Amino acid sequence: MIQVKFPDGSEREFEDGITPMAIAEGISKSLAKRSLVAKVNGELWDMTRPLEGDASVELLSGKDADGLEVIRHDAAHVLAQAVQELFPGTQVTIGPVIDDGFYYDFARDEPFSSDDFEKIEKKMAEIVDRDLPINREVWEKDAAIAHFKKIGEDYKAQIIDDIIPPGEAITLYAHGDQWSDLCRGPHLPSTGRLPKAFKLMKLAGAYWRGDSNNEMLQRIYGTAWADEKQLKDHLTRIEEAEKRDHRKLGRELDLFHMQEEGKGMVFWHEKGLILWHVIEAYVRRRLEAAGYQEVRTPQVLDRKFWEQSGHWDKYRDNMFIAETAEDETLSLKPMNCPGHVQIFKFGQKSYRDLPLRMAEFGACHRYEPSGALHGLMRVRAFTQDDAHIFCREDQIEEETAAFIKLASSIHEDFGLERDYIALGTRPELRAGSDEFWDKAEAQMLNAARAAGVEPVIAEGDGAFYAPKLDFQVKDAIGREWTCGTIQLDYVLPERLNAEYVAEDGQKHRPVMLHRAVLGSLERFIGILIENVAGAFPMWLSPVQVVVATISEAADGYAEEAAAVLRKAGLRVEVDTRGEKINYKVREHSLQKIPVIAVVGAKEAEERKLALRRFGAKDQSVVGLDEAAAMLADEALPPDLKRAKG
RNA sequence: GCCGCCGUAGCUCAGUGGUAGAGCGCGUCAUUGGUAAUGACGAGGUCGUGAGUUCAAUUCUCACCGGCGGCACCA
Repeated sequence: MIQVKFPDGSEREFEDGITPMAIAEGISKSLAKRSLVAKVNGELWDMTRPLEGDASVELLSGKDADGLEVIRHDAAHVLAQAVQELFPGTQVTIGPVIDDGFYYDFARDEPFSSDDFEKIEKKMAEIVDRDLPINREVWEKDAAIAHFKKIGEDYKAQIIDDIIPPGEAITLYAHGDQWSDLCRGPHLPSTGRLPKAFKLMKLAGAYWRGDSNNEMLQRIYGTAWADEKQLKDHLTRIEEAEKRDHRKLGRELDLFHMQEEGKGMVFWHEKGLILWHVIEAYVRRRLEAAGYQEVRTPQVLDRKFWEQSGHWDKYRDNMFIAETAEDETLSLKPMNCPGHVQIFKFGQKSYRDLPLRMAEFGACHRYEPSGALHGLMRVRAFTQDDAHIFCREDQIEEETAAFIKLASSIHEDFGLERDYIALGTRPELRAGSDEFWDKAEAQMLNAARAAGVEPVIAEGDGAFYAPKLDFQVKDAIGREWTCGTIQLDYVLPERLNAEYVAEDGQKHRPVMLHRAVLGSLERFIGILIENVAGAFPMWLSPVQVVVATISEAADGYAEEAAAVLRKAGLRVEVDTRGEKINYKVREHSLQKIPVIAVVGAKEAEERKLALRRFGAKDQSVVGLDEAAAMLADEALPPDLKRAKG
C-alpha cells in the first residue's frame, strides 16, 4: 500500500501501482474527465502512469497552466501524426510548446503550403476522434536509436544519440499502435482528450538545431487551448494586435513611410518628426538634470579609426563602407562609443572629471541582414539615445544604480510598465578571465540591488567583453520589449587608450558604461505607437487640438481661437472645410486627435469652445482663455508637470 | 542571408491567356449642415522589374527587386 497526500492536506491509502487516473475515478467521474495530467511530488506525471511509492498528488485540468501546456504538447504530437499520415516520408524532428501554442519541425523535400492546413487540421480532428490511448514506454538508449533508424527517423535517432547520456533510459509516447514519438512527456491519457480548440497558424523555415549552417526544416506553428472560447479570444487578441501595428498606424496617421530604395530607412513625415522632437527634447531635459553632457560626433570616419577601435575586425560585415575618389576607405558609424572616447581623450582628464557622462542622439548605420528588417523595430539607420559614462571602477555600482532609476522613471513617463531587468552573464565566447567575470557580474548585480531591483539572470546573454543589464518593459497588451540597456566595458578604453590622472598623479584607465534608455528613437516610437494604439497622450500627440467649424460663420473665430491656443503652447490645426460637423468629428476621431474643439455661431458669440475628448462622446463648453490654460497644462510633458508641482 | 507566401489605382481588395474593376480617398461643383461618412460629376493603373513561352501575357514559366511570417543574426 502507498500513502497519497492531496493538495487539501488529506491523505489516503492506495494499492501499489495505482495511477492518478484510477485515483481520480475513485473520487468522481467528473474529476476524472476533467483531469488531464497529474503532479506527483511536484513533478508532472501522466494520468496513466503508476505511482512509484508514497506521494503527494495533484490533479490538473486545462485551467491550470501545466494542464494547458500538456494540451499544447499533445496538439504538437497529433499534428505530427496527422502530417505523417498525410505526407508519408516526412520525418519528424522536434515539437515543443511555446507561448500560446506549439510548433513542430518537419523534414520533407516538398514544401508544405498553408493550403494544406485545412486538410491537416481535419486529419488532426480525426485522430482526436479515434481517441487513441497514449502510452508511455521506457526504452533503452541503443534500442531506441536502432528503432528510429529502422523506421527512417534519422533526426530522432540523432537527437537521442546527442542528448541522452549513455545508460539513461528514455521515453517514447505512443498513440495506440499507430504512431509514436520520442518525448519526455507527460501527455494526455488519450488523443480524445485533446480539446478541438486548436488551429494551425503559419508556416516557416527553421534551421535544424537552430544553426544556420544546418539544413532548413519546415516548421508548422499552431495554437491550442482548453476550449473553443479561449481559442476564439486568442484569435481576437491577434486581430487587436494587428490593428495596433505601427507600420499600419504610421501610414494612417501620416507619421512616416519607408520605400524600397531605402530598405530599413525611414522617411519621417511632419507629424512623425514632431513626435520625435518631443521625445528627444524630453529625454534631453532628463539627461541634463541627471548630469550628462551632450555631444555630437562625425557620421563618417576613416577605416583606420575603425581598425583601431576593433570594429573593422569584428563588425565589418555590418558596416556601410564608402570609397572616395582619393582612394580613402570610410565607414558610416555603426556605434557612437569610439567617437565619444575621442572627446574624452581630447585634453587631459582628471579624476575630478569622473564620472563623466557623455550623451549623444547618435545616428548610426548598420547593415542588417534583409530578413531582419521590420518596420521601425529593426532598421538600418537609426538614432540611439546613447551615452557613455566614463568612471572609476569603484563608481560603477553607483552609476549603474542611478541609471536604473533614471531609465525606470523615463519608461514610466511613457506609460511603459517595467516587467523585469535581465542580467546578461558571461557568454561562451568571451574575453577576460573567470575572475574578471565573477567581479563584473557581481558589480552589476549589486548595482541592480542598490536600485531596489532583483534582476532575472539571463545565462550567457552578456556582451563578449562584459555583462549587461537589459530592461524588459511591457506594453498595454502585455507584449514585452527590450528597452534600455547598460553594459560594462573595460576593453574599449584600453584599446583606444583612454586615461585620466588620478589622485596619485599617475595615469589610470577609466571604465566605460554604455547605456541607452529608449534604445533607438525609431524603435521606441514603434513601441510607443503600438502601446497607445496610435492614440498618443496629449503631451506626445503631433496634433493636440483641432478646431473644427460648424459653418462658415465661425471661420474667423476659429482662427482666432487657434491663435490663442497656439500662444499657450499647443499644437493646433484648424478645419474650416465645407463639410458637416459629423464628418469632421469622424475624421479627426479616426486620426485619434486628443481634443476636438467645435465652434459654431454660438461659441463664436460667447468666445467659448465645445471640447470633445478622444474616445468620449460628450462635450464640455469652456471659455476660450480657460480652455487654453487648461489644455496647455494637460499638454505639459511629465517632467515639466512635476517641476510645476 | 535562409525557408515559405505575397506584389493590380494613394489605401483596402476583386478579376481575366485577347492591355482591368469596386469601395474609401483625391479633384470640381452644389450644399452652411450642432458632435463618427451630404450629394452629383470627374481624374487616376506600363497590373513590382526584366526575360522566356505564345498570334497575343497583368494572367503561364524563370530570374531579380520589394513586402509579409518565421529561422538565423542583433557586436
